[in-house]
Amino acid sequence: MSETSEVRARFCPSPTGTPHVGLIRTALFNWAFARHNGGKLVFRIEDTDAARDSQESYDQLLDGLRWLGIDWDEGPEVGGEYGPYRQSERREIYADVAAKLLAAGELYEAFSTNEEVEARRKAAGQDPKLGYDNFDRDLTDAQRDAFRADGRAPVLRLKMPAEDLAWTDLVRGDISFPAGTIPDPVLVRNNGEPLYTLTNPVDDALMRITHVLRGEDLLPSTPRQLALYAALRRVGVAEFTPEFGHLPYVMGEGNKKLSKRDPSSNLFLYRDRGFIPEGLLNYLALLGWGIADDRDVFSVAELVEAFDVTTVSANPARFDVKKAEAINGTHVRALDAGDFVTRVIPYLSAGGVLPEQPDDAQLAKLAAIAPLVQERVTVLSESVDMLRFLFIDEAKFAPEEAAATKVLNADAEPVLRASITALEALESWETAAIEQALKDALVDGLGLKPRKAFAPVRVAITGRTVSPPLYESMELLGRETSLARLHRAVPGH
RNA sequence: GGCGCGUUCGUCCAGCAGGUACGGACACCGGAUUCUCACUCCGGAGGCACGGGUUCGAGUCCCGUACGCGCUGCCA
Repeated sequence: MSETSEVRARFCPSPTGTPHVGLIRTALFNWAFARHNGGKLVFRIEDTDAARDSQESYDQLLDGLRWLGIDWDEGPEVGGEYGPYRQSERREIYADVAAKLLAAGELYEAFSTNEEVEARRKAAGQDPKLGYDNFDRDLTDAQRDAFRADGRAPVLRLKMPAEDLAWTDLVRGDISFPAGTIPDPVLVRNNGEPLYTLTNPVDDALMRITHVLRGEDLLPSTPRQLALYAALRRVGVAEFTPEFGHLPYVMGEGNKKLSKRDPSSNLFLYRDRGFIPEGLLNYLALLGWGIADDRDVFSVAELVEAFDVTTVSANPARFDVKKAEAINGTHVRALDAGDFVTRVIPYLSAGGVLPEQPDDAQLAKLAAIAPLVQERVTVLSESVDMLRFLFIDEAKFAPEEAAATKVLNADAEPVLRASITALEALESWETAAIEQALKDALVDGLGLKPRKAFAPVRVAITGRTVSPPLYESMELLGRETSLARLHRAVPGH
């Protein structure tokens, strides 16, 4: 590419299955690369495999990207001058390009079946795993006619050059494949359908893509793409060959590439658990890249500012949920209080704690306690169990069984009775007054250690052994409800 | 089998042009704070896959081995 042309990166998934985190990491790096360089991100859908592609998957792709704020300059729903951006709508283009390449002698018709290739390999004493033997390159017209007369339809293969294919990978440096190690690839099926081997480079060329950043599984396909690009340039379809960068895998537990089937790879699992885009994006960026040697929490804006694909690591990264949660928690705590409330409401609704449209009283309570919850969760959905006690119908309230068994035993009775006595005498139902009254009654009065003293009260009030701070919780719950719960918790009642 | 990529604490990222004790983060362990949990703070344990070579000196360069992964499709 020339020095003056703008950067054009692309993200081109196949709509097969639910978007997974490795795919999103690739999208993120392409996006950050484009944004950092003031270029464009092209979003293209590679739906040439009708058997596996689905509209549902397509919708999920857009949904996931939009949720995360990864936007595109050209692609589905936004258009662009090089559209259409769904390969299923570009059939004529591929047919046209294939015809050009065939006419120019870059492609040739091949009739060999796999069985025939294998037989020839064996007959020559070669390993059949070597693949196609380029046999049909030299077919005569008469031979081709004979195959056709026999009812055979040819695939179209690309003539690979007899030279080493090398490039400087943006992530891995110089890479070279020896001449003759890559058989002529099929670009068009014998039913006329174009394959990925054709459509991907053709679209990249037509869409003027300057930088191809993709998963390392595609690295071995780069030589044949380089060869196709050279052919495309010779027939005037491509003006330049893009640069390539192969991103490391995102691995799951063990040593396996995170696959679409692995439930822990599902992007929406993280959304449902209450990862926020800031946190998930930050963590994903850490998979193969770092912003500085002593820092790993950063904003999307900082990512864009600093991103450099040549500093991406070449080795596979394992997805560590614990670290992802830690990073997410940091971003959750950094939210301003109102923003946190807005974001947590859908989770509380889904968890049955609040209606989808909370009323003013509920909103006020939530706003009051939200800061105390915000600093205690790593993912938003944790708020559900933490806040249930505050919004639940009183008739349905009951301490969790395990907590009750453990804490609301005979020893708890004097504690609860003393608490009730002290609290009933309170004039002002406020955090400070509640704290003072309980401390006087339990710590000074009964001589209990604080952590011992407050456990029964906590379980009686919140139903759990772990909760937001107790006095604040009681103030928000209200005097009447709080006292009622304490009464009910007294053993024998 | 062939080709390719990779290999620094359990995990992720630093350590980019070789030079005193390999740094940070998450996780883990211990402690401080504390009404629980969390946050915060302090401390700890833990690593250059192996073998050669180059060099006064190698995690850093070269070669080999091992291991892992990928590709080797009329999937993408």
